[in-house]
Amino acid sequence: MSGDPLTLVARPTLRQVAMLAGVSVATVSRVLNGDAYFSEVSAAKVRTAAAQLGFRVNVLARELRSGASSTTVGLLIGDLANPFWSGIARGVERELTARGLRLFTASTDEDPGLEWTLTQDMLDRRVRALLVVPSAADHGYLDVERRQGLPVVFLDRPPSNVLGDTMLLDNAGGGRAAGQHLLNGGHRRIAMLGDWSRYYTHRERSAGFRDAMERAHAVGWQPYERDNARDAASAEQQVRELLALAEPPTALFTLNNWITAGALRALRNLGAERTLPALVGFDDLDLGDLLDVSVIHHDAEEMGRLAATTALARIDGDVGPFRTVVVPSRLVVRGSGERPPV
Amino acid sequence: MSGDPLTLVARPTLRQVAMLAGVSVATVSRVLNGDAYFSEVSAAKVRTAAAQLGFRVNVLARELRSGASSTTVGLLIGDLANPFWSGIARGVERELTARGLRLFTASTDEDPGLEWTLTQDMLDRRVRALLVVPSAADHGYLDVERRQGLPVVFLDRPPSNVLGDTMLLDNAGGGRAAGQHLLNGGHRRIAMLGDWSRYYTHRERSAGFRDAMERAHAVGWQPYERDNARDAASAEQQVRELLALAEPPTALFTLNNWITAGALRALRNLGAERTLPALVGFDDLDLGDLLDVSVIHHDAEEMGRLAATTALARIDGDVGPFRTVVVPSRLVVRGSGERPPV
DNA sequence: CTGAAAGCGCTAACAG
DNA sequence: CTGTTAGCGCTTTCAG
Repeated sequence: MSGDPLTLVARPTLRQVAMLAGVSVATVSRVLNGDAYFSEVSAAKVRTAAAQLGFRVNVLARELRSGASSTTVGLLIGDLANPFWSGIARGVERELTARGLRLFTASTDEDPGLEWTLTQDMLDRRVRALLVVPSAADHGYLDVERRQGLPVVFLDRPPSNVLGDTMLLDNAGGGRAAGQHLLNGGHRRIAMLGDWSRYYTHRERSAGFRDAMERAHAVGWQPYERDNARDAASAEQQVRELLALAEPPTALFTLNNWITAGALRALRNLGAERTLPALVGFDDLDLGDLLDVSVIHHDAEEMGRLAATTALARIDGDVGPFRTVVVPSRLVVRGSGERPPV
Repeated sequence: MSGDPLTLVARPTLRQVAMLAGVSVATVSRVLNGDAYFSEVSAAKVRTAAAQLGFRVNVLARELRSGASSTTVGLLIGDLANPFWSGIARGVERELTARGLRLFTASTDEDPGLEWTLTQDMLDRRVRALLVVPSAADHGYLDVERRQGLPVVFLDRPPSNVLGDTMLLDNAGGGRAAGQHLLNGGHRRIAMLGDWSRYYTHRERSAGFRDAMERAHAVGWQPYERDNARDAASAEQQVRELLALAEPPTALFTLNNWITAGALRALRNLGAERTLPALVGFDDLDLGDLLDVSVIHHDAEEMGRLAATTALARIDGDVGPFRTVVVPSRLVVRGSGERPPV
């Protein structure tokens, strides 16, 4: 065990290793990087000296010299603590680590101003690629960077005012599947709860749902649309209000995981008193199986992996047209979505 | 909207800005950093030129020149996709961003070898501080770095063979609280499920639990100890076996969130057939309130914040003795832990 | 195979 | 107030 926090010692440099080994810095560099020719004799001397001094290269210096950019990648997501986004981060990380690239993660809180600031900071650090879940209204400023060779990949939502590689979920397909499933179950008074005025994903999901209704010539669901569920608490309140109607909906489609959570909270208090409405939620929940909640499931980590793969391809020189990859979503039946209408 | 992915243009440098503005690089640097004296005349010229070229400093070059280390911090956790660890990451990030420091995140998968590799990589990148959830058996190698001025903070578990700032949960206290609560509920045949052979946290939690039993002179719980629940599936299996005993336990204490999840899965299938055993789990669950599960709750994000704060204090020159901070844990009553013995 | 030397882009004395 | 000049630590020609 060791004690005192402080006995500052300067970090050894290549030059010091060279002196101790009695060779030039060039030789040290060659031996340590193993890329050029060198004799085993000097190699031994260098390795001994390096070990003795506890030498570690300074990657900053290396990357500066090598011109170009670094071996880091920046990821901007809404909030690292949200499982959807941390799933993305994990997927990205998996691909990157395998390639020796390191990941900067930053949460934007969905704030365009913060997103811009953080982006600039990453650019100043010369990230080798940038992965962004866009919140800003305009991403034109990234165009300059791309023109300078920076691969940019957008996740979860398409960017505004720019074209670029984009990884999306199958939002519309999921919404359609949810709508069809509830219709098949015999429901007509189906309430859809979301915040689709703001988000691309919600707009797509609700469009898919509406499409399912229209294809089936379903009527009766329109009065139950609610588009102001901005968090779990407000979603809970909205569901309460819906169920208090003279003719309440017999089914609910909630557009994301926190809205689903709010709806579940509203329903649990009704329990034995009355028949529960059916419920299908977009996004899976952490212990969804234990909650018997039917959902439109998708794989955030896979989306992260795809984004990273795409960025790597661009780094490797892929100059093909921009890709838009859609990650599939699918209905997972667990009970809540299969309750019959009253 | 813009199209073609590629029209490579080199990034402008300070020198180019200087030439365009008709001043020296020193002046450009001074203006852009706003730290030294300069005239408004040259400032205007510089700013115009910089804007025109779309100049952005190269932080790598800046930090190399300024000697010392960078403005990045490294965080090593088990798995970014696990809510406990991503919570820590989020807390760390919150403190750091406020100070203009950027965060490298990396998942070790609890693999000591990978932890070592990733650590070395971060050191080579000259992180300004290192935050680690240790998995390795020996962290002596970090001592060298600390001697060179690197603040290192350990989270969740104490390191081996070194002393250092350490942020821990109140594991023993939580285990004790869980034990007492179940005893107070009248239980005697209490099963404890964990993996405490491997992990510090589990050892502490079980020690706290045992302490509660001993203080109360409780007997009858010992036969129900199980220490091999390495994941949700094996925990589920263990609970099944326990409940199949001639004299099954009337209560369960599960030592972490996945073990709790496994236990819940085992219990749900018993439902109406028989009386359910009481259950208290260490770690909160994402929608714990909806699952009616009583838990020992704690705040991972707070632990991350504390770790970051400590690292920042060290960066700012705090040379006081190493700190060990214990983040409180508390019992949250939600129903599962209050079921009476059969 | 090896050394000398020229920078990567920037900051920080040091003279004006 | 401003320009000149040394490097930060490393890689990479270019000659030996």
